[in-house]
Amino acid sequence: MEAHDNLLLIYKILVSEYNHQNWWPGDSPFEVIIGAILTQSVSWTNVEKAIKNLKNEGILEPEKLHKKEAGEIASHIKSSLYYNQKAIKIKNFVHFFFQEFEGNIQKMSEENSKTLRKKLLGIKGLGEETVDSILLYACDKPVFVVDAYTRRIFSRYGFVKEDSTYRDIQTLFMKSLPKDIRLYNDYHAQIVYLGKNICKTVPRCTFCPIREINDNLKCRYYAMRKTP
DNA sequence: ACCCAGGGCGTTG
DNA sequence: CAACGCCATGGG
Repeated sequence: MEAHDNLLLIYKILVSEYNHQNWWPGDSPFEVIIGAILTQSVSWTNVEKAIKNLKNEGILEPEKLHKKEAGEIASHIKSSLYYNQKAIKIKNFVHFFFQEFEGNIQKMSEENSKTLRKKLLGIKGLGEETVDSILLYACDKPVFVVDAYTRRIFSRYGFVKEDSTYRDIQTLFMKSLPKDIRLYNDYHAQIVYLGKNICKTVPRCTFCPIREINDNLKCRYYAMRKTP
């Protein structure tokens, strides 16, 4: 009911606490895409090493990766966990990238957001979160990214159920927030920061241990609190 | 010596 | 469609 106001309020509090995260800077949109694939279920520090290796090899470019065997790519991204699978995923994406858009990010970004999402989801190895990350952070599409932290944190506040689908959660955020790429971009960054650095240390906390959020919301959502 | 990271797929029941 | 196994490094 009040998600409409509160989701924006929470964001404002997060910004005032932590400032903007300037997320996923990456030297290029293509690098952002590779990062999005590599970061599946692994910490970003592991990914950074893999990206650095690819750069040092001089193969963090569409054409280069297109030519390399998956096996060789894998040997440079070992730190990213599941490296054999991820090498294949990268190959799958790059193949699609040339097939569909001649390896041109600009061309890909001109595609209609909805159809592009559908196409990207057709690539084996790219699921909803990875695809939406690509859409938002590499193609500047106004798409809200949902991840495990989003579900965990906001189900504890009672905004969503723990077993809500990805789309349910995404729709709630996108209906409640102004359609603003910068906002979507930074909100997801704030959530990840929060999840990694704060909620992680209190794994089963019901409320996020930021006082101001609790002060503003606790009274309203206390009744909906789930007892662990 | 554990445990779990910013997932996704294939296989069951 | 849920639940679960699989993938297989590095930091705490």
